[in-house]
Amino acid sequence: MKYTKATNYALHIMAYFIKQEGKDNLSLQPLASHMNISPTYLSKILTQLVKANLIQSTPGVNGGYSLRKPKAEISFYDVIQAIEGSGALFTCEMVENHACQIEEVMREAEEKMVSHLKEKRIYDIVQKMS
Amino acid sequence: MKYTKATNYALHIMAYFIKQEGKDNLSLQPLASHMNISPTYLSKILTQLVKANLIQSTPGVNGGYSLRKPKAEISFYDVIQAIEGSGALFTCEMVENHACQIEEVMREAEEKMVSHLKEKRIYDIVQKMS
DNA sequence: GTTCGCATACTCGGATAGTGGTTGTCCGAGTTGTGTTGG
DNA sequence: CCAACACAACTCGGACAACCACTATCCGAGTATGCGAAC
Repeated sequence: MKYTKATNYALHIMAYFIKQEGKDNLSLQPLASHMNISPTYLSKILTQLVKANLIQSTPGVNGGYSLRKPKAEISFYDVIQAIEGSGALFTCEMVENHACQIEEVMREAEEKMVSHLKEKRIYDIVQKMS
Repeated sequence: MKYTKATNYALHIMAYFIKQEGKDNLSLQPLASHMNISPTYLSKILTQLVKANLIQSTPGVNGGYSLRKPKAEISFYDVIQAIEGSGALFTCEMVENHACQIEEVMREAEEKMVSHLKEKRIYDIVQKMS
C-alpha cells in the first residue's frame, strides 16, 4: 500500500498553482516541463483536479488552468481525495462479518490520518517554502 | 491506495489464533477452510507472520502454527507491518526537493494513523466479539 | 470597414500499451511421528 | 522384543501464471482567439 505517483504530482502541482496565483492561466506545456512529466499524462491528472473543482480549465487560445477555490481553503485531503478517490483504505472481505471489529479499528485509524490531512492546507507549506 | 487482501487475511488469522489460544497447533488445512482461502496461498501469509515473529511453525506430523508472543502484546500495527512492510506511504519524487514540505505533512498524517494502530491490540477486539 | 473563414493555440477524452505488484497455483523438498517388518 | 525402515502428515520455499491498477503515450475531436481576405 502506497500513495500513487499521481497523488505526488497532484500535490506538487497544486502547490505550484498556489505559488503562481494571480498570474495568467498556466497552460499544459510549460507546466509539464516544470514538473518534468509528459504533457499528456499531466493532462489526465489536471482533468481529475478539474472534476474535483479545485482548478478550472479554459479552452482555446490563451487558455490553460487556474485555481478555482480560494487558495487558503485547499487542504491536503481535497487534493488526495481528488486523485485517490474516497473509498476506505480497508474493507473487511470475510463473508461472515457484517460489523467487523477489525474493520472498525482500521477505520478509526484512517480517520486519524484523514483529519490531519483535512487540517493542513497547501497554502501553509507554500508560505514556509518561500 | 488500499490495504492488501493479504493484510485483511492476516488480521483475521491473528484474531482467530488469539481466540483459539491454548488449543493444539493449528494446521494449514483446517485454517484454510475456516478462512475460505486456498491452503497454498494461506501458507504464504503465514510464512510472513512467522518471519515477523508473531507466530511459530512446527513441521512434521502434528505440526502446525501457534502464537509466539503473548496475546495481549500483539498490536494491529505488528500484523500490518508484517504484511505491508515498513516503508512510508508517501515519498516525494520530485528531483529538487530534499526536504520536501509536502512529504513532511504526509509523514505526520501517517504517523497519526500508525500510532492508533500501535495502541490497538487484536486481543481487545477478540474479547468484544465473544 | 465589416464579415466570413481559416490557422493557431489550447484542452478533452477515448484507445492502447508497458510495467509492476498482488493474488493465487503447482510442485518438489525437508521434517517429524507412527506403524510395520525382519532378525 | 527391538531396531531399522517405510509411510503419512505436516510445513517450506522457489517457480510460475493470471490479473489488475498504475503509469504513460498517441491521436483525433472540440473550442476559443486572432488575423487576413473578400465584398
